[in-house]
Amino acid sequence: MVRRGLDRWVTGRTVSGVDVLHARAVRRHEGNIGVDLIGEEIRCVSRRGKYLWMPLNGTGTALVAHLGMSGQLLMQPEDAPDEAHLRVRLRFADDGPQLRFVDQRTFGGLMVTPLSDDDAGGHVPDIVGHIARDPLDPDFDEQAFEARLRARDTEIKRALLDQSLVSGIGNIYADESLWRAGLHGRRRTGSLDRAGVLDLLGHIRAVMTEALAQGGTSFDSLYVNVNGESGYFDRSLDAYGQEGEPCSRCGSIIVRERFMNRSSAFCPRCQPIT
DNA sequence: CATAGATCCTGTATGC
DNA sequence: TGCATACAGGATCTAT
Repeated sequence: MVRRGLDRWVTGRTVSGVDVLHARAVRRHEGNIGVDLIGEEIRCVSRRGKYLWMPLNGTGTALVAHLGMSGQLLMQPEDAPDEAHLRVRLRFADDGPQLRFVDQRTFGGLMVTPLSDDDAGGHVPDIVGHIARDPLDPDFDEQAFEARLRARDTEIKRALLDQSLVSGIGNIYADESLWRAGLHGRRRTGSLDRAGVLDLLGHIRAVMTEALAQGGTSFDSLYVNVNGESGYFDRSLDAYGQEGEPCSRCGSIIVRERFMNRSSAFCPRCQPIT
């Protein structure tokens, strides 16, 4: 949705100025990002996982944006006041609306990197090459996912959060999907059979689809709060953030534990560890 | 190479 | 009231 909204606004426009208001908002970038952007025309807008990128006409490079958890790309008129956490501003030669990268926590950032061929014959930025497709992507390879997941020797939740295996699943979606599947996040990947993985994948897709349908992160919504909360999370959470509450399936009290430096919520009865 | 754990960052919530 | 601390999390970085 962010991608589509942006596509409509920036494709075909030529960058004429770049203001970097926060140095850390430009990542993995040598030199001045403005040098790489000014004078270049944006050809389109693409996406994979939480990365968005805009190929620059004829350069073999792209402007890449990672939104982190609080990042936003906004189109704003020239005279709109700076946002509190405005990090980078792109001006265009037509003096039309500016593209603004706004990010409270600066977990996200912008960069310009070369484009390389990917497995499907498309072009992706070098730093996006290792990011797997998300389960709703038409090119998502279900068989490969199932095989790679089961081949790993680690915990299921850790695998779900690994972007090189599958993208689009954050801590919240992971907890919700695992609850629905009746799997504990610390279950070993190797203990799942093929059907178990496909069942889990079905729940992941359902959670993502429902979240999207209820708003997700829309280009038009000015603000998604720092917990990533939107209407979806207020109504439909069964595990995440529900510690101390009864499980909506069996009534047992939802438990929370630390995992990978973040919290994991699960039902001790519905999601046995073995 | 694969896996595990630490780390980045700042607004908000909680405790004393 | 005010200060200190904990917490939130996507992805990378470092260590094993």
